[in-house]
Amino acid sequence: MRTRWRAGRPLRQGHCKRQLRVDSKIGASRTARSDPSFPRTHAAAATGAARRLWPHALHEARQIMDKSGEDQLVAARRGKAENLRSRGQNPFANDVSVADRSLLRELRQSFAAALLEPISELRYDPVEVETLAAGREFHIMGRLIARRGFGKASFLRIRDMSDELQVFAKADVLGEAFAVLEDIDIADHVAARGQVMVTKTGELSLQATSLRLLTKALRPLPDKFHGLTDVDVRYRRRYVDLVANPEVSVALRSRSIIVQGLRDFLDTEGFLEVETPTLHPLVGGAAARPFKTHHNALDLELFLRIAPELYLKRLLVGGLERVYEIGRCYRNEGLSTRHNPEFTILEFYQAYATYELLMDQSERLFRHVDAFLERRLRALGHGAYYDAWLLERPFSLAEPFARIPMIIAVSSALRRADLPDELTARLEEIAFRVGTDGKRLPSPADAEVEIWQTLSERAREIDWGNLRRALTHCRSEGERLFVAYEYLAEPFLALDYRATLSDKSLPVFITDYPAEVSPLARKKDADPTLVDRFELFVHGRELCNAFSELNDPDDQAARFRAQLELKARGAEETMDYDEDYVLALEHGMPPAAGFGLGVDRLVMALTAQQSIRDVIAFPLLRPESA
RNA sequence: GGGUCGAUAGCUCAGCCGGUAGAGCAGUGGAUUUUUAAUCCAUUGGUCCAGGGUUCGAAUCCCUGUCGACCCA
Repeated sequence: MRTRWRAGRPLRQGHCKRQLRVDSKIGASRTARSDPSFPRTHAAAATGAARRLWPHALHEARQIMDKSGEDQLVAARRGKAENLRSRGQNPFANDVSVADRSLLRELRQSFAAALLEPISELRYDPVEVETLAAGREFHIMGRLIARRGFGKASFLRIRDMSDELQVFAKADVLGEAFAVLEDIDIADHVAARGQVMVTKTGELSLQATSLRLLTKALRPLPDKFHGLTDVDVRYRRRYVDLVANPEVSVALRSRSIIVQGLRDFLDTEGFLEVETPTLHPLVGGAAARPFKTHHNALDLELFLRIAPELYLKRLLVGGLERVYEIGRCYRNEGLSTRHNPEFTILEFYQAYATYELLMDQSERLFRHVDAFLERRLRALGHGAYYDAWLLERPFSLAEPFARIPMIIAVSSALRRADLPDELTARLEEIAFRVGTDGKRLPSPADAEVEIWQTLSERAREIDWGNLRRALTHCRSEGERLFVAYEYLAEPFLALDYRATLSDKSLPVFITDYPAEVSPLARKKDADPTLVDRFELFVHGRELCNAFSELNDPDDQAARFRAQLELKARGAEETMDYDEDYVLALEHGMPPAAGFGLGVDRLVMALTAQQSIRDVIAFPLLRPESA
């Protein structure tokens, strides 16, 4: 048939065929536009004539021309919806009562006693099920996700929020109602009543005594076996992704559970959940570029918050000794598998605590949330997902986390790379020399760095070029230490700190950050060039940032001034001077420690998802061009 | 921002040296009252991402753009 078209049959034949199809059930299926034997000029001429003579013929011509493959599928479903209407049934009904509805998981659980080994195969003992089912009618609702027609019988797979179940529809049981199957498609929402039975192959099924379409889906679902794999379409049409890829909904459900787990932990520890502004008149609380917005009535430039920190600490001043907030923050940065411009942060602040205490607390928090997740997923019947994720996780929470001061992390990383210890003392020399024209100049360190690069496999993997470039911009010892840590130690944390009980990496607290890169943290009593701070890295990824809070208003004012100097020198990710915050500190903030956690990244880690987009329902995407 | 790869039917994918488009699933018609990605027969469905160029001829080669993935920054 196709080859005949391709061979360029005479137009007349094509027209006849087309004419016939207009009256067929689906309507015109071959389009002028897609028909190679139907030149555009003919279509245009036909349309032009129709416009002048018969407006309704124009409409028809448009209909024929507009039927692409997708339109055909939609048209077929619309046709079925019309069939239902003509029989007095609403294809978008809402007169549904859930009073006697059974969630599929509950239904399945009430027959759990009839499960045969191995349980994973979900085969049931028919005699047991018959006993358990005696006289009980069930009412279920959900989306039809698969069907296998079998003449005067049909196997329907129904999914609701909790589980899936097979519905066995037989003509001799349903009687006339069996005919509704003709107008029901995969993807429709349906309700079914009937008794629970077991099919020949041992599958628990609802033998339908009534079957009703609740909502007609006008568009089909993706391939039943391959699902939807196009990453772009998955994120853009998340509603389809969620139906086609069940693990997506488990990941999003896990996100909700993890957030609940965080709240559960903090509530138990006596924290008060608060909400602070997301519209900020100043940029503060973190080093990041903000989104700008504008308030009309006040004619005020505002920033979407990059962190809630400074507001939460004002509450400490006000006497709320333990507060936390879980909320959205916005940072004007690029997109990657680890970054979404809006993300969820947990911050908590605790009076009369130190960052050391927070390390213990962090470990407890992680284990609490993980156990919470496991418990809730198992209760929901998703234990297999948890087990798979646990295996996939490259890290282990089972052992005490490593605690390494930054300077030690750097020197031990040097040792592991067979690099000389003196390297840390010579960071300033290693930095690129730059001439007045901004171009790189040769430096006596070049030859030496070249030798260092060859000292070991590990030394080769270090990004020397960017290390040296970053060092060039450093203005202090502290910044240099931080850069050295970022390039020499941080990329290798997962490699260097390993669990002893398993072949996994160990989470690492890196402690004692340089004061210059920590404008809100308290200086160490023993060494004022460092601060009482840690970041927690789980398999090399930064998940937490915490410190003993700086509550000396004069020191804080000095740190803000330093930020202004940085900004004046061209730095983009700096904080504004927050006068009111200093004023708050002047009223006395109790000694305290504060903690921040990237919730999205925590969800990624616990659910073994590779991309932050997999744990965000609607990640930011570049708009599709028209 | 740079590099590599990708975009073909509603979905998943083939398409070689340039000769004008294919499969499976879904859909439609038919057979089938215990299927498990059911099976069997028939069949519909295409702006080959967009625009430009080379060519007698482009899904295919070249350029530009759009969107995405991965790696680097």
